[in-house]
Amino acid sequence: MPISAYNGAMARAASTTDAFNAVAEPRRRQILDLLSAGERPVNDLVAVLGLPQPIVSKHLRVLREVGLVDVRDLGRQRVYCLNGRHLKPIHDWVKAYEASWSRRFERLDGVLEELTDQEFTGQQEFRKKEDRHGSDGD
Amino acid sequence: MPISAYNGAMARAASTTDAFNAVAEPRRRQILDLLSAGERPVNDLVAVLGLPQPIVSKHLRVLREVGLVDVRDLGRQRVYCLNGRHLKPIHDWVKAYEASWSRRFERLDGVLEELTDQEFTGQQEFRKKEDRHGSDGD
DNA sequence: GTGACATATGCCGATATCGGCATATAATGG
DNA sequence: CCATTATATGCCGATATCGGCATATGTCAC
Repeated sequence: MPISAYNGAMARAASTTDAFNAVAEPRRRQILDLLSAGERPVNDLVAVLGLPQPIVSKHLRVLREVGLVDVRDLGRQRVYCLNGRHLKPIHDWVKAYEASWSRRFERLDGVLEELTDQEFTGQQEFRKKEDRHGSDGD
Repeated sequence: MPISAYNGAMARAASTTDAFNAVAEPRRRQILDLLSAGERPVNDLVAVLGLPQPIVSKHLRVLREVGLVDVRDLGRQRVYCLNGRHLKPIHDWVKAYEASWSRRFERLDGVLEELTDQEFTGQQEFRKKEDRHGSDGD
């Protein structure tokens, strides 16, 4: 029995419940980008984005539920502003992979996709399962 | 006419076509995490993750289509390895928001969510739409 | 209060996602 | 060749997502 035992009951994992998902939607990112320049009322976003207002409101709702934006009532307007706090986990996660694109993998950039195991492991010819990942340690 | 003119034809934006989406799935992140320690054949991932093999293969497929992993044939095994290149756009995107959680918003950390516009703009009392985002320029 | 403005919501349909399962494909070993 | 191992795929059903539209809610102006 492996590690996590696999709870095979839910038809789907998470959804729009975390920052990762919220940000997976391009429009939502666009909204955040706009808000990063400063707070804006919905109408402003609607105008700039060129989307129907309900759509924008819905995206804002998702962003809000995830905590990526805060709202403030201003008369009959609702002013949204960025709250980058929940963006940090994402940053922390990707940052751990920084090494994989900066240097060291650089030269493999397109090469890895081209070369076959033939070319790559030409002399070794290992097909016994024992070798499969004998040297994980990078 | 605003900026993007809004193409109101598609029922959905992107999907599993970009790194943002691929990474929005927790299991997929988990797989990448495992692969960041070194390449692994599918079976290994299956064992560690405790998920049914088809599920893992499907997630790997998504990751592959987005370019986040590369595959190598090794006898009857398929060895997957991380390819962090397509993670960089994500990193670049979030990094731009770094300031929003590091300092300056730090002290507002939980406060912002608590205080209402009343408390916050107590003395100003602006409700005319002209002020709504007068000082965007941060 | 009535009406205009600003925004949020609800319902709908199309589509996409994800897991489950069976099965296809491919390579290996006897 | 056949069985086994390793992995990929296809189909299914449940559910979630997203846009479109109408409409509810709330606020301000008159």
